[in-house]
Amino acid sequence: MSFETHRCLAKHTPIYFAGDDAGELIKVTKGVVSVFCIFEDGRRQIVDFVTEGELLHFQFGGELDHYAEALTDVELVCAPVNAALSDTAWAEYVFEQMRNRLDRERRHITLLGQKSAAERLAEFLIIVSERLTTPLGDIELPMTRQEIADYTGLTIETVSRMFSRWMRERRLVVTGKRTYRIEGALAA
Amino acid sequence: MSFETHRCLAKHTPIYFAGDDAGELIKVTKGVVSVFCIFEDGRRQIVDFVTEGELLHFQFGGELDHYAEALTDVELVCAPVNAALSDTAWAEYVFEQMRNRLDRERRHITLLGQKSAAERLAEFLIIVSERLTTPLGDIELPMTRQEIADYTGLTIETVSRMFSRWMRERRLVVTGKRTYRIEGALAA
DNA sequence: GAACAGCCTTGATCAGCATCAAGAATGACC
DNA sequence: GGTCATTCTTGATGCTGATCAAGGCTGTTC
Repeated sequence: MSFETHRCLAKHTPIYFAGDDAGELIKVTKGVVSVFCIFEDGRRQIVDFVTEGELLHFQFGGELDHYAEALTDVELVCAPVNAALSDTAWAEYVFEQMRNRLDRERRHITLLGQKSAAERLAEFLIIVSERLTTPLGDIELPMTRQEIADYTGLTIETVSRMFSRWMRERRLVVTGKRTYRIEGALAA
Repeated sequence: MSFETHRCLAKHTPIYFAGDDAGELIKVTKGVVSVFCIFEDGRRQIVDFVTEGELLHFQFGGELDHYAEALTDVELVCAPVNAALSDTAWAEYVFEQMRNRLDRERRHITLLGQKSAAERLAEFLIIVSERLTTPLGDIELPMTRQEIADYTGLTIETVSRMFSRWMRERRLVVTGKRTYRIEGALAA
């Protein structure tokens, strides 16, 4: 599309801040981005890990009210809101992405509202495994323990303890630098 | 619109179940509806309280994956998905409603992920007060303590205790059968 | 390969909320 | 107005996960 622009960013680079102009839609074509909110007191809630083919936000004007940051090296395609929504293919894509995000957010809500630490992390791994797998079928976790904690509403220590336990019990196996495989039921 | 149908339901009536056909969009024109998920073990997570002018769900085909139930007497307008999305006014309305829901769900995620019981309930009251106020400006709470608990991820006892405390401290005042007024800062 | 920074792990203790339990208030129905 | 079911409140106790603290691992830089 003529109105699209491309950007490449190195890992850990901020993509936008709350308060930035929401004039363009941003699609991730490579890598993983974390989308999050920050409170006055420094607490952070990661709302989504956005992967290839997905849009970062759905604000079509005004100011952005949250943050996005590259977790890995990323490639992005940006499109001005008006041009994108006037283009049939883009508009349909945006629509579909909104539906997907609604579903993921709902799932995230149930994860946070009703589940124990073990259940949250098991569900987190399942959610990630549906979107971030190696060709061999292993789960990729490009995020740090802190980021997992900020997604699941737990602390870094609890995340670490749970992973350690599952690895000790051979329910979760490390298969590479940042890849894992689930070998048994995690829920317990 | 010719393709719209109207329904009136008494309070506590189920509107749809998970597994039902997602063939029509449903708009609330009067009353309040709770939208929720249920787990195998009976735990329930209320995802949203849907009020006048809002859509219940955004599934445009297949089977619904959650539940909806009238909290109060309600009036609904239903429209077949295809007819609605072909109609410009409806399509724009659906789009706008999806954006609103995305924002509310994100807010709900931060409420559940990062906050203490007091903070959750304070935030819950603020969210509700933005959409359910009497002409006098009081907050309407048509939902039970259990429903508030299932929305905030707390137990009914914790909700009750927090409300009692705020009422004892005159931060929250009962102004009617199901109406309240916030008199001071709740967060503490 | 030594030094350093960032990330992760593990243990000990603590606090907030859940759970368990009992009774009070509210409202519906005859 | 009395009875019953439902909802709400309040207290006592316990558990899960947070907090505090210390040390280990990994990777980078010179």
